[in-house]
Amino acid sequence: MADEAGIRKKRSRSMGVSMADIARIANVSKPTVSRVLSGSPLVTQATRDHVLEVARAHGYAVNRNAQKLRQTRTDTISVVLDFGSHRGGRIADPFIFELLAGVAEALAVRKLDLLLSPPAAQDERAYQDQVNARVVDGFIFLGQGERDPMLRDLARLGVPFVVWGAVDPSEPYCAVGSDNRLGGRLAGEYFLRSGRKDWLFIGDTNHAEIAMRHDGLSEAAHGKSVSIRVLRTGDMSYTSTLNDTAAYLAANPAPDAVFAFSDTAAMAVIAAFKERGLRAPDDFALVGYNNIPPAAAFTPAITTVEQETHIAGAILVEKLMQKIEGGRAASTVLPTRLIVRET
Amino acid sequence: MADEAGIRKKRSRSMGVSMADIARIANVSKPTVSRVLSGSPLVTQATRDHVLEVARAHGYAVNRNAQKLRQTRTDTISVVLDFGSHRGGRIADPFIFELLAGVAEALAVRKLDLLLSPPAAQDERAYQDQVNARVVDGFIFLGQGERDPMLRDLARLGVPFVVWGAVDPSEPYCAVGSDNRLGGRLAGEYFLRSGRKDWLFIGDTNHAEIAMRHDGLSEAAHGKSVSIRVLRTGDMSYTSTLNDTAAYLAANPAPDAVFAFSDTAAMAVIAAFKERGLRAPDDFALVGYNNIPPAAAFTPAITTVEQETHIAGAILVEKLMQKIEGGRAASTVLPTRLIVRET
DNA sequence: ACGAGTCATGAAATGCATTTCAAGAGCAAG
DNA sequence: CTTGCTCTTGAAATGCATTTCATGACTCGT
Repeated sequence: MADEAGIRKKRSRSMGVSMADIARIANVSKPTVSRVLSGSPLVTQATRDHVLEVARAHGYAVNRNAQKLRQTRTDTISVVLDFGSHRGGRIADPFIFELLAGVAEALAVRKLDLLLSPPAAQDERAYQDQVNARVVDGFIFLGQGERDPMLRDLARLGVPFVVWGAVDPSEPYCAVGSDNRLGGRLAGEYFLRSGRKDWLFIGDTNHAEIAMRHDGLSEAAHGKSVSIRVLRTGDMSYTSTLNDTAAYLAANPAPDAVFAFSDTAAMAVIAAFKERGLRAPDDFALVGYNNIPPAAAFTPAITTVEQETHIAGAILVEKLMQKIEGGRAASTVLPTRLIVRET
Repeated sequence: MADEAGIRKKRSRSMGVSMADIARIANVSKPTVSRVLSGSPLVTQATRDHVLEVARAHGYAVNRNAQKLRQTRTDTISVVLDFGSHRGGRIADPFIFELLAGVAEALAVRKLDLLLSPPAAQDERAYQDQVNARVVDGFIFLGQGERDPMLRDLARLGVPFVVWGAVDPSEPYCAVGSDNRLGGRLAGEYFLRSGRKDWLFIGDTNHAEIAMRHDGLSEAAHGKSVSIRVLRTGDMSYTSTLNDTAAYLAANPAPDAVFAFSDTAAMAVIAAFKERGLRAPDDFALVGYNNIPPAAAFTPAITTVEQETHIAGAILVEKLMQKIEGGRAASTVLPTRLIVRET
């Protein structure tokens, strides 16, 4: 009773139990409580048990903000992912999701928190501020998108980050990704093998990754009598790709080969061509990207370029930690291969 | 020169610029800097400009940990999502991704940070600790999975949270979701209309949502001479569903109607049946769930139950904020309808 | 039994920003 | 020329945990 009243009075407005409270109740000092809770070996087993008991009984948990304020690390990583914002225009691609899952897993293993953030406008200062403000220790960008120049500036500011995307050795930052140029070349060679001459590249070449795939495709076409057209879609969503492709087919002659920026996009392509009575592989060859599970089950089964994403998360996190600890981290190109199926 | 040396000395080991530093350099007091940076109207325009100038010049950003320590709010929400952990067994379903995107967007609008967390073992205390430790203000669970009893306990502890999943008015917590029972019934009625008698329900009925769909399906079958079998898949991934369904078909007679727990699963079902030479809708009817974009483009186009996810994020966030502010929040059932396509 | 060395523990300083509360400046009304 | 009021600003207290540094207790070798 008196006890309860005392506590209520003590808590007054803040209503929180602090380390000082636990220390007082357990008849020890704050440092001792701190040591117990951080697993320091400098306390007697008896003291440890007693303090833990009291802490548990009062539902006490160390205030992480005070903790982070004192220590300098935040143990939090920001994962920057652009969902897009308009209905249907969202990037709900299983591929990116899997990438995110891999990163989440790798961070969890290291007991790091994952702050999922929309991209902060094209402003490197905004990211630097996040580090200065001790919100996060560093960033993982999933897809460099069109922010390549910004990333260069960000690297110059010394902000720790890594990127999933196009690997360009001339860039001053660490990137991990598949060999996009090779991916493009493999698609092109596949088209050549099946005698296609009129290729359509679907994807936004403002994105570094996509641009490299286009380069690879062109490389394969070099010296052959092949034409390459480009359809730049509005955004990376299934719906936009479907609409844009349908509109394109309504206004232009149909190509006999299509290289799409993702398997999801490839599905949209199949749907758009189907509307006009065109089917793969009879009327056109089609190569997607990423090798998401349903691509194999689709009718027709989609030929695609595989990226080794299952290890990407762990690699990204490892490199980022190197950066955060002040080291250097080299970019890495992951294995890339063509998986030939029906299209 | 002397200036630089001074700064370097001042920074000593911590290497950070603090509000005190800015105050000193700008010749004002800490409170004034604080007021400027928080947009308080109690400062002269001249002072404001000057302080902002100094802060910008020194790349200063308010230490968020100190800030959160002082204020009581964290302005951070934890989104709990189970990715699964084994390769291929990850939940990379576009549907959940879209749900996540919606939540992320809604949180961004309110300037709240999103902490993406794997589920903390079946332990309500772990979540309560997160709130006590001022890590987050509350939780959004994406899918209640099998943790229903835990959620009940968590609600009892007074921890603010909302759930995407099955809505059960008898539960003591706030849930938002589609009308799963109705979804199940609609599928059943669709099967009846097309004269199917031997139904297979695919999904893990330990999950509250899935269980309700099964109930709805049974409801439709009530009084009719129809049999319902259940295939419980290992996890919710495409790959597992494919394998489990294939194994099931190898050991059991094929049903003439299948109700799958997701469109992604439905795709796996189509693939598994195809291996045995069976096709929808000739050999069996098939209803999926979620109406993800590619479901319409699939061959055959998948009949499915639509959930109104595009508003789910905003609703979840709004209800959670009500809870955090100490109010009550009623569960909500979102519109649900059957979209009949080829299967 | 004494100086040396361990070991457990506590007092006080520290990290950084916000929030009363009070005081000084400036101005209008009487 | 006061009195009283509004505005702007600063000093000090506060929120909470970690980290030296110091102290007291106790063990060990001789």
